[in-house]
Amino acid sequence: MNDLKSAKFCKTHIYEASCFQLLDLAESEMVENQSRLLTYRKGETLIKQGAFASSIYYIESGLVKVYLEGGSKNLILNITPPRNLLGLQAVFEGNNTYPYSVSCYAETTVRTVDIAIFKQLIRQNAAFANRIINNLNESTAQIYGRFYSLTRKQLHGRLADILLCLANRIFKSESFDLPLSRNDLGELTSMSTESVIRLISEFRDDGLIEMNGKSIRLTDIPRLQRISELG
Amino acid sequence: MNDLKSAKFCKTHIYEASCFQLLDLAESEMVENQSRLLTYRKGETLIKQGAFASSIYYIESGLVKVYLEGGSKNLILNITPPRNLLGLQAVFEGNNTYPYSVSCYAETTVRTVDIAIFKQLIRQNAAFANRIINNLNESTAQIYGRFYSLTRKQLHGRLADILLCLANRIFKSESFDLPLSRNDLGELTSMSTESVIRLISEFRDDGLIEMNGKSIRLTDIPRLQRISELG
DNA sequence: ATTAAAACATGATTGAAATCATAATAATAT
DNA sequence: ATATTATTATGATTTCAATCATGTTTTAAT
Repeated sequence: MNDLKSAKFCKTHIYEASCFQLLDLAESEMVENQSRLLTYRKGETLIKQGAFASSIYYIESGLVKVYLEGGSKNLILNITPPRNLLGLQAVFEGNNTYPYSVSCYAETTVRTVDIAIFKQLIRQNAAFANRIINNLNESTAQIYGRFYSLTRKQLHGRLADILLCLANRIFKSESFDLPLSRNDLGELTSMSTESVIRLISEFRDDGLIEMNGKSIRLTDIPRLQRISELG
Repeated sequence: MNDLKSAKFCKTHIYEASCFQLLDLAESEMVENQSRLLTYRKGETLIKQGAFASSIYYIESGLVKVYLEGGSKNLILNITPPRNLLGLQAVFEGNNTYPYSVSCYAETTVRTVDIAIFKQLIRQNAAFANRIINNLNESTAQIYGRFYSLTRKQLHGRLADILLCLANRIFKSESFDLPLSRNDLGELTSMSTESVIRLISEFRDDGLIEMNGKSIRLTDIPRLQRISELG
């Protein structure tokens, strides 16, 4: 892992996940020494629910889904774009297993950090731990929103929610190329593929969105927001 | 707050929330000085979603529900028994509002701790922060389970889940006096009151539970677990 | 004790959305 | 270039569970 100590490494994203900026020199070096850069191909599994948690992941590029596995259908907890950490919820005394699975929608590069190191940093560096708490609470707040959307809204509201989420949180633009199939969108909104297709047509006919192929543009965000709020 | 410094206070529950044991003398005193003991009557609201977060709550006795408020219906995130902390998810840089509401099913006594003090402790005491991370991740894991139950299981599975949760997590006994109405159970399982009534009768007829008045006994836990797993 | 209001109960009806069935396109592999 | 598979599409049917309607019992209030 020589490249990690090179000048080049200093420019990589890992230091942009704000928590790493709070480490002193020795701590940074510890992280660097137990860090690996990995690339996963579309569809590959990064984290397997129930597996012993060995690493925290920092997404450098790509797009992943975090989901709960269960009997028949998965439940997607959220989609996570680059510059975010994965696996924090496994930082736990005792039972050190990942509480969810993570796989990627598109080729994804991550930097892994040894979870033992990570835990040590939390135990010895209060500022670092504080940042992790912030991070955890931010992602929890997001899950709450999704929990509400999926349990209390019906199809229209749920589709509006996911479209707004993709625009605001993931792609940070009202038009974007969707790397997701209708089937993926169905999984994401907890509805059948057929319902997604029907609703997207409806939204398009109503002038809420434009679509050609994989490219989407939200043309009436205020109305989408109203639909989201009405459920 | 003289009573807080008395010998009596030293025996109260606050030190039993393991994180407080990690404080040194000065820190403990800081907590004690900014702590209040409050009693809420059945149905009262302890924490209001969206309000500025002023305190962390430690439940000494009673039973509360933590829920998201929304347009029409609330979404219960979990029920929390005594010896747990409430409001941790509001420990956040910047936007310091509670992300959920909390009200109580029965008379509830809580000890409040000033949130500014709490944050300071997190920033200065890594062991304390570490414990908080544990606590957050534990409650997140629980929410995940509920999220899955409510979005992927149908009525039978959801009712089995909540009965098992009450027995295992809340009352720690297979028979207990339920302080919840059928309406409350409906809110908790995301189903209509009528469905709760119908299903409870069905479970009783099938020999899964016994009920007289408010007292419930789970008579066939293995089968309830199978129902929970099947959905 | 009597009334009012919750809570519990059961059957009938309705509704939202999944599933099923069947095609048409588009993408990928051979 | 052709076959195979995945994706998109649309209509018909079914299902689960909510809502509605109505009645009974229990609890709380005057």
